[in-house]
Amino acid sequence: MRISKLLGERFKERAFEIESQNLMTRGGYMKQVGNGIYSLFTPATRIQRKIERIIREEMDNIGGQEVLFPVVMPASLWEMSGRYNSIGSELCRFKDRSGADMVLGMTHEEAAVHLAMNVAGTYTKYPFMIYQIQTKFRDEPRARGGLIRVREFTMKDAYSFHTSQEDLEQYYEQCHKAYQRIFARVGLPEVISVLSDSGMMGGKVSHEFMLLTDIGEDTIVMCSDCGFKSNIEAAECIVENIPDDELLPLTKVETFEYTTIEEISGFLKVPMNKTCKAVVYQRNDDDSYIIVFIRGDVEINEVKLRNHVKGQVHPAQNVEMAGIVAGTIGPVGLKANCTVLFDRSLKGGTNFVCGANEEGYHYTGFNIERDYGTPEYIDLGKAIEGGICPKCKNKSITVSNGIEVGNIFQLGTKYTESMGMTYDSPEGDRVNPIMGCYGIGVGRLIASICEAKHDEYGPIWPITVAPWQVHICALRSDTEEVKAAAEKLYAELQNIGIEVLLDDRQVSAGFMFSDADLLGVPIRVIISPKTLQRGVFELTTRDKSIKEDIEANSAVEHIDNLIRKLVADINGVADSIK
RNA sequence: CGAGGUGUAGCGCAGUUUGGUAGCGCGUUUGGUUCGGGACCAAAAGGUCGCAGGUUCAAAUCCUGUCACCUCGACCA
Repeated sequence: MRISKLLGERFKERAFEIESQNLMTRGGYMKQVGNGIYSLFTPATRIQRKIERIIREEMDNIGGQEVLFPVVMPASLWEMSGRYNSIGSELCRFKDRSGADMVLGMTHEEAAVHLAMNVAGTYTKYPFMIYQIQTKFRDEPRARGGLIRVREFTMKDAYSFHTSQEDLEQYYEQCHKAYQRIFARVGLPEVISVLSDSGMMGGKVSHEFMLLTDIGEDTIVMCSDCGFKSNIEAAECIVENIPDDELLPLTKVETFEYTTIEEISGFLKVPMNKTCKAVVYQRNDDDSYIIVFIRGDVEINEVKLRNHVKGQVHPAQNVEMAGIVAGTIGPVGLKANCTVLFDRSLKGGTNFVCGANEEGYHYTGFNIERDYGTPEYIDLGKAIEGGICPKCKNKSITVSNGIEVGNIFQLGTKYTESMGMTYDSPEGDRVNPIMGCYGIGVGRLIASICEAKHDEYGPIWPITVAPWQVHICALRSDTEEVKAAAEKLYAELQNIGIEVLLDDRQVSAGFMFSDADLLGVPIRVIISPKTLQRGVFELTTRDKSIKEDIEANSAVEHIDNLIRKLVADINGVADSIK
């Protein structure tokens, strides 16, 4: 490819907060079409194609069969699984010309079961895995961050079908390893897998693959002692309460206009972990109220709350209507008609400060068993920094941010049962197959690589995914010698299958180098009147680890060897995965 | 869905308060000089001012409606 013909404008100005979005916009990789909807230019599609190729190889390697599901599906298919009604407005619904309800695919469990159900009716077909790489549309309420969180995106999704839980678990492990290999091969061996909540997908065991970075929208809990890792949504919250020797009497104190835990804690000079706060939610279906009492320094994990009350909830709007005094809610003397839950973070604690259900007053010396009774303690909190690890029980929990680039689920029979998919077992019974499903966000992975591998000038694409392998900068290509040498090298490299980008424009050196930095090609060859005088080309790598002169007449061989070495370095990491 | 903001040339913006010839920078085109980290000189092209309606002799500017995008929140495999 010649840059003089390459579409996509590169420019200097910073445009966004998130660096991958910034660099990929500045580098002419993509162009926004609408909110959370992008077109990709050639540099991006070339990266995407390479990532897809790696994914295909690894999926095929664990027995996958590539298929293709439709983007548009009739609503009736989604009614079979019950998700047409259970999923909110992120599922894009519309009518076709005959008035039939249709949906845009946001995930393809229904399509996978539909595809397999009439062609896998006997146990001899099992196990099998089908996968596709295709466009998904999720009408996210708020897209942001360039390709990290979009509404339309390319995803690899795979679905496996099994005749026993043991077989699913064994395949799940294989897929886990294939995922690690994929991330290593695209240059992100640092991606980790964490336990996750399975949410709307159903099923029990699931993992998410996370790239740890401050801009990540997911929160990850890790144990620095035993290696326990989990999405905070799925992590048990265990905190320590050291009881005081003496139980203080329950005493009402005036707290004036102070209502938040920070204010009360500061005013009464009590640490946050000696306070009991109330958080009010409402159920989405009937607007009934739920009050959760939780230790002041612990946040509510809404995923756990939803799971506990078996329904959608949202933070309460008009608390006064329920007979609650906002800001001074406490368990003692609470006269509200609503569900009251106690988080486990309060268990074993003594002498808490809590609201007195009266404007301007709180209690000190609140002891739950003595002053309220013994509630059922439920785990509804978010794990906190320094909390207790659910696995090794040490106080070594750390909290970080991460981008979810992939996930794997043990689905069970949720879809095969609801959609009536069965196979004949050796005993002649009709049985629902057990499913697993496995996703990777391809576009998000591109942005994640950029996020993890860049400097102040642009992306540093790993050679396995780089849009081109070699970038030739022909400085002063108005001189015949430079032009001839650059064209010769360009042709010779392409003749042996190397992907080359040739900057054949007559622009200043600085302009060329800046564009080259933004395009992030791993190997750069500079040809100029100066280098030609010495019979050499200058070779540098985008990561700045190599800067050397190479003999012009052996340049092709030299470059070919370097590419092989760079590829081998990355694949070596993937091959070392056990 | 809630709060705030912005729509004017390919990109970034001024002009709107107080209605009266459509502006600036970058980029683009042409010619020339330069040229190893975003060069310089000269000339030129390029806009139904988001859209619809209204007020007015006259609307980018005032009024009404509407759409899109951005930020924060809610939400989210």
